[in-house]
Amino acid sequence: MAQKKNRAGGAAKSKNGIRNKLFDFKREQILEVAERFFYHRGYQATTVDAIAEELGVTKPFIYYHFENKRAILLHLLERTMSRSLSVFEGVDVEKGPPIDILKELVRRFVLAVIETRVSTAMFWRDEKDLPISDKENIRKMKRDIDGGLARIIERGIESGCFQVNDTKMVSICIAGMISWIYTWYQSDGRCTPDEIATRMSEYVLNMVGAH
Amino acid sequence: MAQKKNRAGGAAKSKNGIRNKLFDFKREQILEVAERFFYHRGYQATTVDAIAEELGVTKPFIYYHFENKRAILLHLLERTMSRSLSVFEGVDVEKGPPIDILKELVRRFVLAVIETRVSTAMFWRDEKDLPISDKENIRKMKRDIDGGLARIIERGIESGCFQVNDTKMVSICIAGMISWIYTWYQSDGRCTPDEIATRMSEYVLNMVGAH
DNA sequence: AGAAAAATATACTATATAGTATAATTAAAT
DNA sequence: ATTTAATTATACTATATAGTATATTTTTCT
Repeated sequence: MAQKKNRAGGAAKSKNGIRNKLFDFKREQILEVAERFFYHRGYQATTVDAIAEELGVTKPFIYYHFENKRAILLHLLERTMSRSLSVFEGVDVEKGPPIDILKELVRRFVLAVIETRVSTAMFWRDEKDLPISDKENIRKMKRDIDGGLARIIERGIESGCFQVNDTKMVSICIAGMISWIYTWYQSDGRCTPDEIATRMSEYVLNMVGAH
Repeated sequence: MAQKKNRAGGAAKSKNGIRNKLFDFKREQILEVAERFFYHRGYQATTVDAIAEELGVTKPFIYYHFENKRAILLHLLERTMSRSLSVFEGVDVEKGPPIDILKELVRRFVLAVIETRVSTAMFWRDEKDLPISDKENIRKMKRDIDGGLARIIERGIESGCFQVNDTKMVSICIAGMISWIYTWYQSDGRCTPDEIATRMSEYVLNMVGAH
């Protein structure tokens, strides 16, 4: 009946606190190295052996902590997903002055993209290596963001403070311009994340003809 | 002395017109299939055997026409590169009314991205599989485009018809929003390339505070 | 301390696939 | 027609690497 020989599947359960914390810690270490390697070399080009070597362990160590290579990628991307989804947390696009809401959404979105840029890059590059369900999940999230932007822009138009054609397209443009950050942002660059967020908010308000 | 056994390197030379045309035609056929496959499955995941099978030939047929797998990718991307560089052809950013020039540049850039979206997607995904020199080439092209946009926007600010902070960042944002098209454009979508170009021109002019 | 369980390593398998040596075929040239 | 060169296929090599069976070490529990 093919007993499981590793703990890869099981996340830390209630008892054995120290053990499980150690286990989780090791998983984190693996994820940290994997993220670096996947980002710089790409998923396919990163061998499990290379990750193990960087950690000073051997391959079965990895397979004891993760079911397989793909599971590592999945964990990384799921983390990002939930972070990005948090952009709308506590913001109600149906209420409040459209200008302020849009400004706040852009701001949060920019900061989220910068925070998760490594995973974002991995997603757009290594999407093909994901199971369909996960691809769908992530794409749905993108649509949610586009939709949220579109809704607030519509409200702005109705209330007369925005003036722009084709809310759907303008939303996609805004989302694109922000997502694009992952291709050029560098932590040692000219601007801080906060400055970038501020600038982009201005640009977006210009774009929708805010006044 | 390891004689070359295939014609992979040599493009069609002067004489033997029919032969060379046939040779080039077959190369085109290979490129066409490779582009489809690289785009849908990714470069790494596409096997040379699969390309051969789709064409109803065998692997050595491919290797007779191309040095190796990477050379196929290179050919596809080089084509795109030169197409994208043509965006600035016949447009002098130093002369003429900034509004018209910017509108025209955005328009051309949008159409170029749509035309070359397949290769563009491949580039951002399979960049890692390119030799450094080619990566540099393509990135230089991107910088040229950003630079051209920045220049015309600066002129617009000087002459008082644009009003916006940080020309460099606004240029990158514009380029990003346009480049992003490759992630969502579908030939059977709601808008024609021309409509998209028109809309985006408006958005960009709004963004830089044109009046 | 000694037994049992958990964690890690050694050494292997299995497979996929880029690339090639060589043979067979087709077309061109004399 | 026969020879030569160009083209394509058959059948192979070489290698990389995901994943695993098994042994060894370390930790935990009594």
